This record gives sequence, C-alpha cells and structure tokens, in this order.
Amino acid sequence: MLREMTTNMKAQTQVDDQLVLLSQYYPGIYDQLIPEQVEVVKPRRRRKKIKADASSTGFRKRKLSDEQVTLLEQNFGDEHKLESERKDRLASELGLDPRQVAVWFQNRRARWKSKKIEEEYLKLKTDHDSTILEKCRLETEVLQLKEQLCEAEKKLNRLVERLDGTTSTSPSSSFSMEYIEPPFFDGFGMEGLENVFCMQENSYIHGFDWLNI
DNA sequence: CCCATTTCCCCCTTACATCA
DNA sequence: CTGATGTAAGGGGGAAATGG
Repeated sequence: MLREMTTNMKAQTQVDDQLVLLSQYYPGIYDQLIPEQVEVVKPRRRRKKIKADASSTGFRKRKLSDEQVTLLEQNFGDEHKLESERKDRLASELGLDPRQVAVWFQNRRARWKSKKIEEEYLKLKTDHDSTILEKCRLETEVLQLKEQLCEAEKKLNRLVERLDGTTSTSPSSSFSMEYIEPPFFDGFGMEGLENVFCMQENSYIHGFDWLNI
C-alpha cells in the first residue's frame, strides 16, 4: 500500500503529541524535551471566499445529512483511520466525494483528539486535587504526632526526675531509652513509631521534606 | 543513490451555517 | 442584528512510496 505509516513513525508522533501536551500543562519541564522548532513566519495564502449565494455559483456549503453523519460515525467507531478502499466505498454509499469523506475523517480525528486531551486534563486535575488534599491530611497528621511526641517526652522527663529523686544509687543519671520497656509506647498509640525517637532532638522534618529521604 | 512526484496525514486556519 | 459555536474545507508541511 502506498500510504502506510510505519509503526515507528506512529509511535514517535504519539510521543511528540504527549510531550507537547505535557509541556502545555507543565511549562518549563517538558518543553525542554521537545525538539526546538525554528519559528519561520510565512504569510499564509488566503483562501478564496465562497459565495454564499447559491443562485450565482450553484455552490452552497452544506452540512452533511443526519444519515450521512450516522454512517460516518459508525465507520469512525470501527476504525479511526481510513484506507482508500473503504473511503471510496463509503463515498459512493453516501453520495459524497471521496475527498469529503477523507476531510470528514480528518476533522473527526481532530475532534476526538481534543476531547481526549480534555478528558486527560480533567483526570490529571482530579488526581492533582486529591493529592493536594492527601498532602494536607498527612501534614496535619504529622503535626498531631509531633504534639504527641512532645507530650510523651515531657511525661518521660517527669518520670526520670521522680526516679532520680527516689533512687540516688541509680547507675546513671542520664536517661536512656534502653531502660524503657516496649509497653511504654502502647499508652500513646504510637506502635511502630519507635524509630522516630532515634532522630536527634530538634531535627524533625518539616512539611513533606521527609519524602526526599 | 538521487530527485521529483504523488498520496496521505496532521495541524492550523478560514469561511459558512446555525443558534441563542 | 450580532456574537458564539460547530463544522466543512483550504493550505502548509512532513513522511513514505514509487518511478525515472
């Protein structure tokens, strides 16, 4: 067949389309990946104006009939691409010029593509919004946990002070986590967070920076 | 191998039809 | 009447096939 895009070409076209799309959503990130295009401004030839007056030219831009559009839509649903054979068959079925059928498919693919882009945008936006929401929720949770930790440390200090006051023969005046039995954590609902205490004091991680660790 | 031609496609744009 | 919107079609330019 004379006209048949290679798989590579199709794939490249799709990648380029995606990059262009992403570069529009995220300027400055993806646009670096698009091959730089030299902007050459060429004057476009203006199209001849079609006279709307049917009586003078015999031509009048016509919308396709509902039946024609229905059949075209059915065919488009089957396959978005149009081979010559199918184009000619469809054209004779519809009483249209094969060129008109090709143009209709071209425009239909463009509509389909922009609809897809819009859907993809909405999906990304929804995902983004829910991620932001989750981020806020997690940040709130981190704050609450920090408060709990602070309270636990205060409580611990009071215990240590009391112990120091009653047992002067204590092996060491400096407190070590080794002497705290695991059940200590149970009271604060912090199971599994023991590692938090391994961090140096005042080195808590703010915001979402911990994600970078 | 090179080059011109043909055919098809995508993309952008324009002109026309229709409707609120 | 007018502006907005939808759509058929024009035209530029790229890619691939083909033939001389």
